[in-house]
Amino acid sequence: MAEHAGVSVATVSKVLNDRHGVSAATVDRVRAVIAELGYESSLVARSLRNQRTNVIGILVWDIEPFSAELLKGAARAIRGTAYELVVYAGGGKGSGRVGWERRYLSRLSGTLIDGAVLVTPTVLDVDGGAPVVAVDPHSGRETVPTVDADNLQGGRLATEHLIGLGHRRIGFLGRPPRDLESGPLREEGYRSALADAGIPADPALVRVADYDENDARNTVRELLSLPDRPTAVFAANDMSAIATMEVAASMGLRVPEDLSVVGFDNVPESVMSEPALTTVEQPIQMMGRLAVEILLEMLAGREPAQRHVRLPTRLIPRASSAPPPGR
Amino acid sequence: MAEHAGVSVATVSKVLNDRHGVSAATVDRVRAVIAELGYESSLVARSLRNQRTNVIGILVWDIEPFSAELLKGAARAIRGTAYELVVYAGGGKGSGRVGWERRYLSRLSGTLIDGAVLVTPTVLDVDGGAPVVAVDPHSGRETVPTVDADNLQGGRLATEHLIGLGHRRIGFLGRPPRDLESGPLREEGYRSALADAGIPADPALVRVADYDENDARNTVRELLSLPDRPTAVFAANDMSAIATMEVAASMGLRVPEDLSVVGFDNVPESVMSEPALTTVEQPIQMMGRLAVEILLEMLAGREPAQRHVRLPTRLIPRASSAPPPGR
DNA sequence: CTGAAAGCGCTAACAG
DNA sequence: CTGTTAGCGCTTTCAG
Repeated sequence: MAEHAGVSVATVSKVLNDRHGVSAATVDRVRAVIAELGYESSLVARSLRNQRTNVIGILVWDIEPFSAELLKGAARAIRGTAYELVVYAGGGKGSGRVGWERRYLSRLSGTLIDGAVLVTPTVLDVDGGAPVVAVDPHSGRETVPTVDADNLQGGRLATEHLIGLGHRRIGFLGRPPRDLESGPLREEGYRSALADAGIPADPALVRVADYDENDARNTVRELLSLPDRPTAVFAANDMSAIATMEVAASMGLRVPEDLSVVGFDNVPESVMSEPALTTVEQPIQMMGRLAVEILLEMLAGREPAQRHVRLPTRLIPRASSAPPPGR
Repeated sequence: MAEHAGVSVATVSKVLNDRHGVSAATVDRVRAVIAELGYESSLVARSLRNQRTNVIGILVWDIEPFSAELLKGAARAIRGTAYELVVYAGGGKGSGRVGWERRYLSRLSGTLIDGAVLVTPTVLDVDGGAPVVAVDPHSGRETVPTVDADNLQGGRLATEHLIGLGHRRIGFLGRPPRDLESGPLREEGYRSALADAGIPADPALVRVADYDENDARNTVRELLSLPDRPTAVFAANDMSAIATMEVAASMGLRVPEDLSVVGFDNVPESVMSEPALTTVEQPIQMMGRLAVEILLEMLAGREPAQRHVRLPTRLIPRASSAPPPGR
């Protein structure tokens, strides 16, 4: 910012921050120059000096469909507030992935951001001064406020839907338990719904595949090749769900006449590739929105109403589920 | 960063930046402390001191479906590079909307980011030192490299599709011309396709509505209430398209038996609300990806292969378009 | 009412 | 090999 207005930096700073003690004439002159040059003070330098920046950080490992969806909700929550949004996607340039949230936070907090939303963090023992909210944390809830989807209820929802249609042999496709907390919870929902309906769980119908297209397809093929194959499948993540639809088609099984399928979306885009798929949907945007709202509460020095929000999922019935053959 | 390791800040800095002139023992000790604390140097302080930050900024007015989609493409382009991504959504806290890109740039460039992608900027006379690429600029291309969708070709595509099905009375729903450059271009595509097919353009069939749900619906109702009403409508933005589907249904018109509809998506989500809609689709992710790739070229000191990229749109045929009644 | 000077966390140049 | 020092752009005392 050159001294186009013929005053000192200090004076400009005062004008920018609406400090009193500057003559009206000077204010006008400086304002004019500012407007003309489209100038704004460097966020970086300012935040190095000041405590507050009025900027909220959303820290993500990467921007993919899930986090992008979440960002929309976060942006909505911030509209009408005095805060600005900075999304930081480090993409793991530094060391490995584990503990990324702590490194990113260390990189941004104290300066640049007043608080942060951590999206799908691996660990939660963050302590750095700034307020933090975690969305969909891998490991359980700790002291940090969290927002997540009710995966247990979601698993139950999918399974009850199929049971309600008359299915009794219902397959389950999950992920290896190490991955996230959400996988086992969906399976537990499946099991508890079966139990409630008095249907014994058949271990042969419960399968696990890695997050890999081929692996998912092979697993589905095995499941559907069983002598007493299931009449319905609850595919508890989008990759499994898509694989199920494809493999069923390739095996000449009609959906839903021969096989009903219910998916569980991590990603809203799944609808585009499989518009017919009945799915359990997570309120991803709402998760982002709530996370920011909680963070704003904390920044305002208030205790948030809830420290751990668990949002219900919703079942969207589409063409891929119907009563079993012979009903 | 406390001096847990019992050395000076300078030494830590050297270790962090892999500078030579530090004993192996010291390096190890410092590294251990860094790893333990999950420390990373403050992006802010570092970027204030250094010229390069290895961070690319994506400057958006707000995060909504269009920009969120674009971010996915940008994130993909950045994977595997040494750059990190910062998305800045100012949301217009400062002054009004016009010229926001210049203010944001002034706020971030020079410090924090090495270069920026401006998403849907209003003006382009940005000059600030850092390299900049504009995506979908409102006003025409200037010196700044740009990436946009070929709205002219898209408008033609939609219209040719309907003509090919046998329609001759094709309505057009657009926006007031002031808004963006893209609106008039879609209309021009519509007109030129009609002209090429030797169909005279009927001014009564060309309507304009603001970006407002009610206004859009009223306009559609007028159009469909015409004595000699169109057998097809090209709704050149998502709001018009959705309004057309709804109003047609409310008027007892079956789509596509009585009326064919083709939309033009600004937003991939439209599919979810109207899965049956035939649409012209913009390659939004690709736009984000290319913008970042061009920026990376510039940052590497190379002249990008193309300074103005215009990507073709694609027609996705769905159930809402069919030959006109009586064919 | 205005300007000069210190210091935010960091890195580069230099001295020890 | 290590520590000390200056200064990045800004805001905030504190003198003029």
